[in-house]
Parts: sequence; structure tokens; C-alpha cells
Amino acid sequence: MTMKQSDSVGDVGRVRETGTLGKLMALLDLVALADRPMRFTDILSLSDQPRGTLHRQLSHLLEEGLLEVDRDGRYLPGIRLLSLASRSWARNEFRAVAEPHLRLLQEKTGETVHLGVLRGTEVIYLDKVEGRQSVRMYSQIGNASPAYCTGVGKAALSVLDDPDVEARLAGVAFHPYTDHTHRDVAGLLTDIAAIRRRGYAFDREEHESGICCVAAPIRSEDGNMLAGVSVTGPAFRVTSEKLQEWAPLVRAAAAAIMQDMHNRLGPKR
Amino acid sequence: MTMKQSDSVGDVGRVRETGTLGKLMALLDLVALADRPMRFTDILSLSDQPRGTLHRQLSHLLEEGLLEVDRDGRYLPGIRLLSLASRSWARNEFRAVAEPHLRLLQEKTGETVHLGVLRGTEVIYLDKVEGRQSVRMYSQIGNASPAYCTGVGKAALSVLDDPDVEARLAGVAFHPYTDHTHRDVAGLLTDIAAIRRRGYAFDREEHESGICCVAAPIRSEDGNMLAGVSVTGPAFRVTSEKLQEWAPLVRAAAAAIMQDMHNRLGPKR
DNA sequence: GTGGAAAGTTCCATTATTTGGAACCAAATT
DNA sequence: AATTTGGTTCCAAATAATGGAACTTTCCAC
Repeated sequence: MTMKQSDSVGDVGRVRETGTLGKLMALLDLVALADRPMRFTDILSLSDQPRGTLHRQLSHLLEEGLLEVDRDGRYLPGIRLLSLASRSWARNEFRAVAEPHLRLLQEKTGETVHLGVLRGTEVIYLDKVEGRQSVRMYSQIGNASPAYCTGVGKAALSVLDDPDVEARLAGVAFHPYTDHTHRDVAGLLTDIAAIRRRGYAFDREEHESGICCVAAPIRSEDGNMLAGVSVTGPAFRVTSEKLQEWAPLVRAAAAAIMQDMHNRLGPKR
Repeated sequence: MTMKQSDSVGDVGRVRETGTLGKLMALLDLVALADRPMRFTDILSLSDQPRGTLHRQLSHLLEEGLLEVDRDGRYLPGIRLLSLASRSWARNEFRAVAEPHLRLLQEKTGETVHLGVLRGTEVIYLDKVEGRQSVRMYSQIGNASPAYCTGVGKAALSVLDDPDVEARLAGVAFHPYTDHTHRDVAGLLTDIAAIRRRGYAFDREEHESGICCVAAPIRSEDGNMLAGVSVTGPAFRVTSEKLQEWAPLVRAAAAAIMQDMHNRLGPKR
């Protein structure tokens, strides 16, 4: 409740003043988001901390179980994160409300359905419903992907107006995942204008080659949370026609989820 | 604040001195492990912090995304935990090595297979393989359950000797989940003695009525990590005979996982 | 509505914790 | 044996956390 509401005008550079915690979390991110386990020296070169300081910080994270070391002295994210997260997931009301709608959408389309929320410039996937559980289940949940090249992300961004989108994405590098990935904000904004008109977003192999999706935005009534639902599948199966055909279903699912949120949470006010 | 370092001769009670981080994590646990969202005052009465202090601590956790507040001012675990955890899970080598064996075991038995690691007095479930994905998938992963009343937990404990088990469980309350739940360490230890002889553990409705399982221990070569695999199902389907029949399969799976860990990680030494 | 209590937030001098340079230790390399 | 590299410990100085109290807002009873 410290938080002041969106008074978007100024407020450009975020101040991030969480003192000790902020530093430790930045370090945790550094280690957890790395592609592979890192040795002390690797971390030392990436974080610009003096050795003594870094060493103590790592020890604290270790002692709390947020990090672990393998026998080669490489640092890895710890399991305590898992158990904390499972609580976060289990108790997430939005996810619970959305779930039946995701299932329905999955049954109607036969393809994989995702629910994701926008956090800064990234989409965090909150849930996933697949038809046949061919391979890994959990994989995608909790995963963070860039907003500018995912259906859910672009749908969520489309709720904001252009200046807000620009402000939010300022400083984000547009990594060219595929040939179709937007290269800059300009391209993204024209795409988003179309998304606003239609009410749904397409991702035609922008994030991953061979993967397409159609997504619709969800916003909470207070406007604090932006999210999206999507139907995703391999390009050979999920043609442009299919995407078009599913678009209304995806919009309807998004609308139904919003409605349920309002009903469930609204009256309590 | 009391602040003595561990220079006491005995050094029995673990000292948990991670300074600022420790305090904040304790608070995060308090909120995340609660059954339901808590208001500021609820938390205030549970943590014995002064109001000003607590307020700032919560603000910091909020700002880092580790907590969130709903519009009623109630605190909930934040989604940032999810994204951190997904990395922790995806990069967990033990889980990756075990996975094919879990699948195999699932196919052979037709029931749900769990992989869990012992953390203190609790089992944290690292993975789960179900036959038909009837209901929720993710649910169990990351979940923490007491070691004394779960198959995986008892199997893992059976690797320790009695004094170690007693020391570890000292101060743990034996919550009577069902009529079959062990009431005290004594009962648990006789059970564990049998588990050691057999090489596998049973859980016959000790944690949850109507749920039975058979589990085998896994220990890493360095002995630092204790874990277990289990096959679980509803009592009406999973009879005592079935459990007996599956026991060797579960042991074999555990052995295979250990073997793979040694092969994969051993040589690097 | 009005008064009053409870809930939530901010302030700031005091106190505790973190910082970081440097010394130290241990293992691998020359 | 000498040197480099990787990791750990120490401690005075710098910084951040603390907590009592004052302050503001929200909620409730009347």
C-alpha cells in the first residue's frame, strides 16, 4: 500500500530503493537467470562487487536456501524458491478464476492454451493447458518471455496507449529471435494499433520459428494488472485461417475471465 | 536484537544469522505459508516487530515483487517467486536425470510417480508424472510436506541413523493428519527400522485418508542430498498387494537414478 | 453526518549491518 | 619451491535498518 497509483506522467526512471534486499535479489537474479551454473569468479566479473562483499552476499543466499552450490563450487538457484513459488501459484486467485475458461478454450481449439501476466516488459506465464500431455508439463509455467514478441505480451501492451508502451519499453533491446520479430518500437506500435482495432493479437513465429498464436488481452477492473490468454500451436497445423477462426473464441475467453474476476472480487469492495 | 555468533560449545540450535535477509525471508515465509491472505495487522500480531519496521519490510518485499497486495490490502506471495522458481526447476540436474526413470515407473505401474527431496524435516516435491492428466498438473510440484508421514520422507529419513533422525525431528510437532499418522518419534523410528531392512517405505493413509504409496530412498554420492521416489494412488485401487508388487520396481528406479547421477556427475570430480 | 477508535504510514535520531580493501589460505600450475 | 588463481576472513568506515512517536486515513457506532 506504499505504492502510489499510476501517475504515469513523470516517474520515468524507477528508483528501486530496497536497500540490502534489492542488492541481494539482483544477485539472485544474476545467478538464477544465467544459462548455466557459475563459479564464484564468473559471478564476480558480472557483478561489480568487491570479492569480500560478494562472498558474504552469496553465503547469505546460500544459508537461506535461495541458492545452492554443487560440488564443483558452482552456484545454482535453490529449491526453497520452488516451495515459495508453489504457494504463490496455488494461492493466485486470478489463475484459479481463469482456469475453467482455459480448459474450455483448449477443448474448443485442441491446441495449447496459455495464461500470462505482464510484469514490466516481460510476460510471466501463470498457467498452461495442453491437450495430450506429450512432453513436459510444468516447463512453461513461471517462465518469463519478452512482451514485444509474444501474443500474450502484445495483447496486454495493446491496452496501454502509445506513450505508455514507449515509456515501458524504453531501454529494452529488441532481440531478433526470428525473421519476424519486431526490430524496434515503431514496428511494434503499428502492430499494436491493429491489435487495438481487432481486439486480439497474432504472433506468427515472432518468438520461436514454427510457433504461432492468437491472443486477447485481459485487464483487471482497477487496471493494475494486465494479462492475456492465447492459443498456441505449430505453424503447420495452426494456419492463418485457424488463427482467424479462433480469434473470437480467445476474445470470448478473455472477456469471460474478466467478467468472473469482477463478479468474484468486485462485490467485496 | 540478539546477535551472538555461534561460538557456543555445543552449538545445537542452528543460529540462522543471515542478518537483514534472514529477517525478510522469515517474514516472506510467514506471509507465503499462511493459509490465506493477511492484512497488515494480522501480520503485525504474528511477527513481533514494531509497526514502523514491519511496514518498511513489507514495502521492500512488495517493491521486489516477492509479495503483492490485493485491493483489500491483503498480502499475498508475488509472481516474481514463480519466475525465479521456474529457473530453479528447469536447471535442476537431479530432476533432469531422474525424469526418464519416473516416466518408466509410471508406465509400469499406471499410477502417479513422485520425486521429492528432503529439506530439513520436510519433503519438497521436485517432479510428478501422472498417467492421464485428469486434473491439475503443477499442483504438487514445489509443495512441502512433513517427512514423518510421507513415503518419500520416511524413505529419505531411513538413510540416516536413529540419533540423526531424532536430532533432525527434534521439536517437530507430529500433526495427526489421519488415524494412521505416527504420533511421535518412537513410532516413526520402529517404522524406519523396518524400512531400512526392506529398502522401501509404505505410506498407508498416513498423510491423507484414502491415499497410499510405496517409496524408496535416493542419496547422492556425497551424502549431502537425501531424496526419494514414490508410486502413489487411491487406496481402493492401490492395495497392499499392489504396493508389495511395486516395491522392487520403485527400488530399481531409485537405484537407476542414483547410478545415473554417479555416471553423469561422478567423473567430473 | 459526527466522534472516536483502529488501521496504516511517515519521520528521524539511534543502533546494527553491510561494505570493501587488504591480508590470508589453499589448491592448482610453472 | 615459486607463482598464479580461486576462495575466505577481518575490521574500521560507510550505510542501512530500527522503533518510538507523531501523523493521516479508514472504518464503525451512534
